[in-house]
Amino acid sequence: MPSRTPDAGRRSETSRRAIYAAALGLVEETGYPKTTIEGIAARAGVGKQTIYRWWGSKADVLLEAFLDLGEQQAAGEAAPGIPDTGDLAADLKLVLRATVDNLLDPRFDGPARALSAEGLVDEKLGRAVVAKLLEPNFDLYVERLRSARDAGQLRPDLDPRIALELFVAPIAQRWLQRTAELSYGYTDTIVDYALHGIAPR
Amino acid sequence: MPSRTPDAGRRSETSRRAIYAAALGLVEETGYPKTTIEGIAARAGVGKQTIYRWWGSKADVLLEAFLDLGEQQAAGEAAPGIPDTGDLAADLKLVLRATVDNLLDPRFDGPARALSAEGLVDEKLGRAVVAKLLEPNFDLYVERLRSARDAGQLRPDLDPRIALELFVAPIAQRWLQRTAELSYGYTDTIVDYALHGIAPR
Amino acid sequence: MPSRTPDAGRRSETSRRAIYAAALGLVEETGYPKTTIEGIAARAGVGKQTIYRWWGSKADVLLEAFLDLGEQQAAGEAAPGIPDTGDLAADLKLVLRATVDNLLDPRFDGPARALSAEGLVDEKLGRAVVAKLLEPNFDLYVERLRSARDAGQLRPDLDPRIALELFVAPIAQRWLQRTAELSYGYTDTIVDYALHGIAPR
Amino acid sequence: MPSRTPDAGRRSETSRRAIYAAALGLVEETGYPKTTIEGIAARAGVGKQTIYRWWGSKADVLLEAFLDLGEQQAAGEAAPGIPDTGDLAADLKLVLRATVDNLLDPRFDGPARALSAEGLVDEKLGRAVVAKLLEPNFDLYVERLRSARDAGQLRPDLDPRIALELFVAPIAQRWLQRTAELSYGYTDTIVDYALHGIAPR
DNA sequence: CGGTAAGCGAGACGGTACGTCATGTCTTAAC
DNA sequence: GTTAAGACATGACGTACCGTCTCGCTTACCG
Repeated sequence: MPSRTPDAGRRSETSRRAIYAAALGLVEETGYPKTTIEGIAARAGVGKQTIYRWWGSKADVLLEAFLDLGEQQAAGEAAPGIPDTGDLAADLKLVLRATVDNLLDPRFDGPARALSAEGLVDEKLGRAVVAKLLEPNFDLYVERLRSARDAGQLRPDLDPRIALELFVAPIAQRWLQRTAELSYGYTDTIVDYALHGIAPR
Repeated sequence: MPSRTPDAGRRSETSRRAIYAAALGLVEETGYPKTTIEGIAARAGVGKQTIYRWWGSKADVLLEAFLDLGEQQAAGEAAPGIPDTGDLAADLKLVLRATVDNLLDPRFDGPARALSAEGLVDEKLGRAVVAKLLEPNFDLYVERLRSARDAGQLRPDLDPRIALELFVAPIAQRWLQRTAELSYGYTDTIVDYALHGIAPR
Repeated sequence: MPSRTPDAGRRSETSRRAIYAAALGLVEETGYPKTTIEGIAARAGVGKQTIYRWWGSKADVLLEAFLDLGEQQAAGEAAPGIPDTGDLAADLKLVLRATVDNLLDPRFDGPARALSAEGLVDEKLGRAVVAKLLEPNFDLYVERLRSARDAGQLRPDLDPRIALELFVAPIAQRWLQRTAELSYGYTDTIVDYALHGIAPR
Repeated sequence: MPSRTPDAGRRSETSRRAIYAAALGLVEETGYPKTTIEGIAARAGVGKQTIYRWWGSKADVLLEAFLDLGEQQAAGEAAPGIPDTGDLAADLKLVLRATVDNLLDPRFDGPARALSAEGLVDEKLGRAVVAKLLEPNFDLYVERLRSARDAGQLRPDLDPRIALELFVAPIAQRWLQRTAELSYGYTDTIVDYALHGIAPR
């Protein structure tokens, strides 16, 4: 009975961390397409089999490495929610400006872009990326919008899950597809348009 | 400047068309990652060198093939603009419903998704994809929105280039990243929210 | 010195033998120029890299395969020296007749001719061919001639290394360059001329 | 009626000479294997088809070019025969020393070696090389040896066609196969051994 | 506490595709 | 009608990675 699942208890923590570091480093330095499993293994000082034993693909490795990186950074930070000062417009503008800063940081841009790209074409990976990277953020927006709606600051019949896309999708598109420049002025305008509509009042 | 440029006058039209057909066929049947230049050449009955002579990469081939396909289809069709019945909301809902239909057509989805994915990671290709696939469409929205604005149906200070993203980006995100289902109800809602804002009136 | 040398201990004996067989078979069936490394790999059921890992060129492979073939055949045979019955002329005639038989055997002719040809033009290979195919045979002649000289049957000042060429080179030339037919009568004549000179006695 | 043979009358003399020069130059500079028909055409400023129209292979071109070179040099030189001073040994030593000089001249060595190599493996070419390069020389030896025999300086029953190989083949082998160094002392010894035999007198 | 089975680094293996090069055929325009 | 030019289908080149495998080794765990 050839067991298909390796024994996670015996797994080498050192190797795992080295693989994460190697994967992130290579993607940042040489780009995702030129990053190879052989290259990761070599840089991590690890046998190829150790990677194949624990991950299914190059993208899997990178996704985990990237998530780990996120946890690492999030460790010593403030509460993860969207601030609620009562002024929805101001809160959204603040958060979106921070998002822009994040998106333009090459440490984030490289892996996130690569994972997104791979996810477009590989459905399974795409769903994982969405579930682990996007959904948690979306949930924060939903929560904040729902609270604003309940405070009477938004249409009472509003669907927050849809509404959040008005803020998030335009920015994501400019970032991912490079359709135009990202700037604070731009994100502020988006908040304004989305909140009050583009029709005359 | 001893350019390596081949003589386009001598180019074989037959081969070019065969390569387009092979590329589109293979992407549809086996997916983009499994589509190889060798495979395209073989199916097109063409030497590999003929591909390398005229294109720089697999993605380049597919982009041209896809554009050619678009022109082919557009040949016998109506005017390409967004309708202008005077009712902006209705016009937008109509167009966006048609867009959804288009996005869900596997003949379109396969290549367009693959090109988008590659473009995320390959900046040069990405810019080409945006310029040739997205911009022309964006221009139509700009035109329609500007006309509505001039007719007093939109804020007089509106920036149409930004405004169009409220309609287009959410749909693009749902399609590309599979963040949620695309439906007519959804696009109608987007038009509603974007036109009149999510705040109470 | 980070040599690229692979680990010979891990080498696959099976593959090596399959490659030898494929190389010899293809050369015999299709000729050396039409024999390709890809073809050898395919027939041997082996990856190309396995050939490139261990050999530097098609000719290298064939040389080793041919040497291996020689060892295989020599395994169950008599002593490899030139017979010494005391009658030098007879001994030489016998050996040279056997050599002619060997040269005309297509199993030998194909590879040996190909290696010789490649060796003419590729100096490194040429030296290897001479060292591994010719020199060992030459040494046998040197030994036999020296013994005859010490027995007073040859000039006391004779240089055996030069003398052997009188027997060997004419035959080699007829075989390799096809300058004329090889026959027992011919080799007998060569022995006669070389031993006693072409001048009247 | 597609004529198979091109009209030699219209042939471009300029191109032919340019091709000869290019072929010889490339073989000398880069070696025969790296010399390509495309390379010859490019250096000669000639279309590939012009080469394919008049020659059957790279080796054919080189053979003709090399023969042409020989004729060029032979134009302003002395009678081509082997001298006949009455002293056969001296005459042969002289000629063989000159032969050695010739063989070691890189202008000769390059093409001659390449043609010989190709001829070993390509029988048709080999026969042409022998007929055009070797036979004419052999004939000179036959003539000289026959004259010496008729003058009583050689065995009356001697076969000159065989005898000449005692002089020529050893030198050819040392040159082509690099089995040992060529020197005047060596050729003198060969003449001595061949004339008087290696047995004691 | 000594035996054994797992994970591990290493890397050879059969494959597939890469991008390049040369082959020999063909077409075009210029002379 | 030959020529220079060069596009074309073909096919081998040598390289890079893929994912699988086998080798000793070290390192727990268990009997």
